[in-house]
Amino acid sequence: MDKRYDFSAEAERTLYDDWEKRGAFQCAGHCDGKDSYTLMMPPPNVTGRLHIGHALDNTLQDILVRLRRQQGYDCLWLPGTDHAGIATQLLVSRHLAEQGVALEQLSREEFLAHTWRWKEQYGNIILQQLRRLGASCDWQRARFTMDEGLSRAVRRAFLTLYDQGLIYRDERLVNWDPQLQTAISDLEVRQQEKQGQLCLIDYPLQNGQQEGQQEGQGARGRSITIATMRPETLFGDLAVAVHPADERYRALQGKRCLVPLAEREVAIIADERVQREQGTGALKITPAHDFLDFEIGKQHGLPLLSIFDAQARLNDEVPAAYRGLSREQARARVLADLKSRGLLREVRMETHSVPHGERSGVALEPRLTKQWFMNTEGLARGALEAVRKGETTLLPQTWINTWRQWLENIQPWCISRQLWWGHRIPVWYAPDGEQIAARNEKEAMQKAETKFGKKVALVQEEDVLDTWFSSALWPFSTLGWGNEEAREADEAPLFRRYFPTQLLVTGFDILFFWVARMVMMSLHFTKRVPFRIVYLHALIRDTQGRKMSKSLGNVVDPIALMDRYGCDALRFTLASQAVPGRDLRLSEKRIEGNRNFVTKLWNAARFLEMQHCRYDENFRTNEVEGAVHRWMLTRLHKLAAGVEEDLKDEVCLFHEAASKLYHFLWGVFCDEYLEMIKPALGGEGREREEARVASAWIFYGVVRLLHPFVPFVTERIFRECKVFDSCKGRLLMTEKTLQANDITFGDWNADVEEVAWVLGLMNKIRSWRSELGVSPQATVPWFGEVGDNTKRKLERWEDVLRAMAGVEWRSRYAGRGTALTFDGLDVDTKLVLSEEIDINTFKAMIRKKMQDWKKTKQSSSMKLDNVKFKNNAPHEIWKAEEDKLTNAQSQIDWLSRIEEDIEKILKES
RNA sequence: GGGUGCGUAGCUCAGGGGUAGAGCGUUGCCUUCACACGGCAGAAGUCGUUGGUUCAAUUCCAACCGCACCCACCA
Repeated sequence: MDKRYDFSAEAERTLYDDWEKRGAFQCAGHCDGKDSYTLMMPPPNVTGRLHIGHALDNTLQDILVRLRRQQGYDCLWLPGTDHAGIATQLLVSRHLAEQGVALEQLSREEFLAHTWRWKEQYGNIILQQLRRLGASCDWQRARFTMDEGLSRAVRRAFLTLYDQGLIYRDERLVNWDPQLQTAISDLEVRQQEKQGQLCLIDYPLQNGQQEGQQEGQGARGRSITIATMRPETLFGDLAVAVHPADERYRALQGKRCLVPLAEREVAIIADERVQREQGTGALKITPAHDFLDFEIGKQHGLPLLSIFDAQARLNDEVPAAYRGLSREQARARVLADLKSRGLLREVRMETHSVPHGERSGVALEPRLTKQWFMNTEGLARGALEAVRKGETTLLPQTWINTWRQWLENIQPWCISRQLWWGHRIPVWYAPDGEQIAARNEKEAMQKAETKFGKKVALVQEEDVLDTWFSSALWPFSTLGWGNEEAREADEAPLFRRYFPTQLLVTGFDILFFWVARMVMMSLHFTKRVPFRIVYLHALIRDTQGRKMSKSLGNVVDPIALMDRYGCDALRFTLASQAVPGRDLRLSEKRIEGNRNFVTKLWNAARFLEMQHCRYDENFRTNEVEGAVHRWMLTRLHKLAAGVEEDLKDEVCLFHEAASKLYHFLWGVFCDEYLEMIKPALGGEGREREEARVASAWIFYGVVRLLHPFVPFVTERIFRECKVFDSCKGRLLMTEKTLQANDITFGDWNADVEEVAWVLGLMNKIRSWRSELGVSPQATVPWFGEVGDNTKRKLERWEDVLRAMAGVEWRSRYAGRGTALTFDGLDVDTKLVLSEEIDINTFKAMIRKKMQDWKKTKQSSSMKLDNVKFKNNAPHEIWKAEEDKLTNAQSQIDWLSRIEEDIEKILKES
């Protein structure tokens, strides 16, 4: 083995290629006697580059899927990419613009051809990056949401929902992105806090009415004052509304006022949705440009008047002077004109939240357009029920509230987008506007012919579907559902074998966008939940706890981190930080620490190799004789059981498993076990043989348990370390994992306790040596009167104690030096310390310890004297407290004996 | 307005009704033949505040103070 572990990209790549070449990632594809286990990778955008969130997501999935394979499941981890309508179209447009091609010059077909070419060329970068991360997905099954098969599934789903009346076309207000010039769904809206001008504007009353002079704020003299943050929309005003019970405006209800600049006379209507305390209590109603106004207008039979074009510029419905102005320009002009007419009562700055497009970042405009909607109410009920009944479990379970809240208040989903890149809506229009939904043009023609009794010209809908529509089908569309036009979907062999999936791992930020919709669609089309468990991991923040964003420039590049520390270090860090329900801050220091952990593992392997430890599959744990090995096997048993439990689908405590493994390998295996067997390894005979073979067997177990977390270094060790020579040609990743019941026991309690005793004794001695400043090189003689039992134990551990604590047991001692009573545990002995020790420092130290123990003794006896404690506390607790007191007393006694020794020494000198 | 989570060592964070834990940092000692990306030993915490439940609260409950986040609304 190399002295230093090489975690370079090239070295890791060699291992990865070998796994892939040997088909270790592939599922069987059919029933092979094993249980199946399916994970669907949340498909990253084709435009994507691996960011740290992907790294977390896929590391966790990879850990699980590697472990399940080692546990003997036939695993399918299906990767793929999402066509990402808006993102991709934007990117390709920009790409084309750089080459001097304007979007307007291209036909739809030409643009799509460009985009497909772009996708072939650049769309797979993220998949390469996932390989770097060690993701062991089945690349042969990789899918893209616009693959032919998936597109068929999309059409099938659409047509079914259309026939069921759940998808329909409607003219309503939608969130319109004036830059992208498409509708977007409610979920793609981001509220942004902005400073804005709240404008109080007088709308003059008509017909010389004089009422409403009561309150100064509201109606004053010959006008009614409305408040608005959007004065430029007044051209679309078709009413003014007040609350029916509002005393200030009671007399004005049913009267009319004039919308200034627009010079339109409108009614003052009463509606309970008007809030009296907001603004002036009088609300201008612009039905085509505000969601609340739309509702109020509908109820009062007001017409709809759109005053903006697709780019949110004022259109021909407004007076000529304002036409073509942007929202911002119009606002300034309107305010100036109102002011000059004396109708602008007041302008004050206020913060309010303004809806912005998630992608474009520009302020959105509610806009009246014809769009396609999906009624999700009934489907949402199913999704609610599935989670309530536990068919699907959300982890951490706290998400159930959020889940319920959203699904109970679900709104129709706007599924059409005015884009080119995506699944074109499979609906054709006849000349009279009649809709014909069909799988393809040919079928549409036939349907039309049947319907109209003759051939008619058809035009396909221009819009495409929201990207999330196809993502919502991902768990089953990827498995062949809907692919075979003529036959039942359930006959698709992959679907039958691998659906439903076991687990979905994703970030909580797409709980509604994606997870909820997958559950809804899956229940609707397959009558089954798409996954049993949804593990929602947290967000990764920077070291200051801020969200990572391009604008802040605090985005961490996982590839760079892997270059610096190796993939395993990054993976282990992510896993050990993955605490459910809590955001994690990524610190490079921690990655560095885990790089060290990887190195430690490598060095442990080197050590075993040098000591001629060799794995032998004929080794039987229950035949082991050495106490250290028995103790170690007991610990290993506990570790295997613990890790298995932590990584159950319904548990998913990655951080717990990682921490157990970390401390086992470093703190127990290296620091305690290897140190303790060093004397045996350096010796000879049966003991040495057992140490060689037992340690190798144990190490093999540890390496397998670690593999899902740190696949590269473990595979490399398995392949290169001579310890595993007997496994030549095999892959660690396909070895069966170590399970707790692989370790069979004898009655080892006495040995286990004895090793714990030795370790405790050693720690005590080391601690005293260090505090007293005894040179680490000095071997301290140690002698005394002990019982036979203790004597046997001390003799048995003589070598270990010498090596690890630097003490040498003598049954008699007559040499020089200061002899001190040492009975930290149950060993009543004298420890000979060198003369250089400063006796006064020592004395002070003893006094301090004495005080601490006295304090403990006091608090313990107080507790024990409490009758209520005795009556109510469980017996074990009571007993433990009593032991604590006894121990404190014996420590005190011991320290007093040392004090006596010290006094004697001081007297002698 | 509705909801969720978080205040634990200098920093980043685990934990959880009965001796307070880790990593990093820090102090002392050790370049001993796996590893200085190391070893050994140590220092360091009123577990946000105040009440309540309990024999026992850092842990459970309530209120409060701070800090995030999600949904809705915003004239």
